Amino acid sequence: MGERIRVLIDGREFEIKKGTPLGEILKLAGVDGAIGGKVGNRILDLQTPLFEGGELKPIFKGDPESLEIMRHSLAHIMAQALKELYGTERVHLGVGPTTEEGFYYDVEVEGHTITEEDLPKIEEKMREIIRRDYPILRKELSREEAIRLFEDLKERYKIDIINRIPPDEVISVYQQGDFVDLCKGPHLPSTGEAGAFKLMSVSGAYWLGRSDQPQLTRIYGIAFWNEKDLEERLKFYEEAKKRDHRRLGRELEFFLIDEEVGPGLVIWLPRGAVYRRVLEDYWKEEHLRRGYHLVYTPHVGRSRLWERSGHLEYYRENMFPEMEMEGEGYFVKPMNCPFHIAIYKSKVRSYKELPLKLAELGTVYRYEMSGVLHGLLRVRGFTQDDAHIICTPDQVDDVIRETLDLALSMLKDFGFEDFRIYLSTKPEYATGTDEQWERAQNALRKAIEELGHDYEVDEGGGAFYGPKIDVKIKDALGRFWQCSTIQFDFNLPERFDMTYVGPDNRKHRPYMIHRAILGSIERFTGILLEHYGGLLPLWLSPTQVRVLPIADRHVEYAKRVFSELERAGFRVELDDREERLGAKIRDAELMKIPYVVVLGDKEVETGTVSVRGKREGNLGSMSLEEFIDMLRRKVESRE
RNA sequence: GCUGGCGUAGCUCAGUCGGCAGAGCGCGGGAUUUGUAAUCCCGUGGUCGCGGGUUCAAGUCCCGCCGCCAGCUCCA
Repeated sequence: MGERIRVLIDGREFEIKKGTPLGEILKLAGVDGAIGGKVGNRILDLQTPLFEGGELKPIFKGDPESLEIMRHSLAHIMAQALKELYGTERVHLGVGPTTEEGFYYDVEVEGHTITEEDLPKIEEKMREIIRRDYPILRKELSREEAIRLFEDLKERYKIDIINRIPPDEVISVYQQGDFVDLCKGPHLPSTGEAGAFKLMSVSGAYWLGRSDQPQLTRIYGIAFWNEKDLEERLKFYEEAKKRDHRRLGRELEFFLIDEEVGPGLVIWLPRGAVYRRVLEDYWKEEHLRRGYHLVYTPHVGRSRLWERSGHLEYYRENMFPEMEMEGEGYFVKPMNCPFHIAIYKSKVRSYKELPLKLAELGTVYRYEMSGVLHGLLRVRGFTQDDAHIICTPDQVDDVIRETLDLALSMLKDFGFEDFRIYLSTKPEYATGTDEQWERAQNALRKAIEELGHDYEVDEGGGAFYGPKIDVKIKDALGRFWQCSTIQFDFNLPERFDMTYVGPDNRKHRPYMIHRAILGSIERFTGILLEHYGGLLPLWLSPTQVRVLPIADRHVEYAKRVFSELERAGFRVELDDREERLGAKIRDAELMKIPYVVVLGDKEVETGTVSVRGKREGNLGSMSLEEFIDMLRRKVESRE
């Protein structure tokens, strides 16, 4: 009784009674209009009593943290709406947290499956509840009271939650009108304060995220303080939809996934194949420049190989099933490592030839559950831009620095500038010695730091066989995608008894690093297509220039321009159909061809070309040489 | 794999209450000789995802399967 705590607000210190609600504290401090406060990392609402001193940052409408409070209340408002629409007894609530842009609630409605058609009705009811402007009241209950309350309400999932709350934790409920929900907050002072929202989708979600538990219906919403922000978000979704690589892949004739061929299996169409060849040629050149050896390995390997590698023990559920031939089992490869190891082991290796860098665009097949397949981004057969680096312990630092540098420089060449780097360290169960882990983790950390990048550490997040660096890239819509991974492996060198002869003329165990830069050709292509909205940089574009004669009499000149461009090394097409110019231009635009040259009487007469860029619009007439120079510059700079 | 939704021409989609399968684009033929995002006319195109069932009659209703979509789960 009478215990006091010190609270710092806007640099001023207040001494107040322990357990005073945050709202009263702010009133005492003369802070007006706040809807909550932040203490440490916790966001609290006005009704929550404060038991610990420290800095208290008031949160006002419009602060980033304020959204969290509001979205949380909207989840309750949605739950209340569901109860009013479908009957309190029939609606059982799971959890209703906030998300990065809104909120969701997992619910079960007896005797009714909620579909997207129900959403407008639910939204309407939510607006009504907002208009009613119920005060949102916080109450603390004893465990027994809480269980009794939610038993009366037939909220079996809530009771499940209560039973999971640690004994020393306070159990609180929030009430608005006659709706009560178990919740630790924070919430708005009243429902009328809620902002603009929209219910987006309905899907299934397991209770507690466990597939042995019942599946509830998850209703997603997004919410912002005002209509403008909400509209912006909705526009983002439209933009993302327009950039969907599955749609672009079909429209631009890049790839095809055919039901009859098989789900998750990608067929590259001629235009996509041209792009892919350019990409792969670039990739190979970059690797050759850095001393990699390019290798090719088979698509299948004997069962005993996968036995030895440990894949059958640890990875089998992700592999296509075994096939048998002449009494011998084979598996389609889910990874390239064992083959690269076979190459390493094909002769006695001296320390003098290390680091040995073996690279391959290796196509692997993995069983992915049918529900997770998604265009090029999640497939069952894909080509990894894979490499294995085998080196001595004291080469580790250099090797990692060089590898990370290669990864970042290649990603930059594709137009990605913004990276997030993650370092994952030793997990609880791990193979390899402490010394190995130490050395490897240091090498990874040093490489990131020397290249001047920030990174996050995922403590204990490494695989059991070694620590790793993951690189995520940020696309044009601000989304992050994981591409590169640089991963130590202390397991396979042991399993395959890989050795090298050191200067001491004795055998030593090398370090092995597994790395991919783009991740996989398929996935990276999906990301690229979405990043550029299908309008790839000139150097990657399947067709770089399309030549458009206006009338028949210009075709001859057009053919000359066409072959000169081709001779200059560009990928060119000639559109000599009997079509109007407008139609030809439109078709080229739709195929997102970077440049068209229009050739009519004027151009034939003056020996010029009239250039129109997909990005730039009509650039007017220029000589063919000028045009070629321009193209060359852009290709070289990978613009 | 799980839950829900969807599946009609190469593509995008319409098809009411169970009653003769449609449009636009594309594709083929013809006319037109064209100046920076769609020229006109004619024609072609279907196992309505697949398999059962109900019915006088099924694109439409029911069941199973396949695929796709959203999410969950999974993701050495």
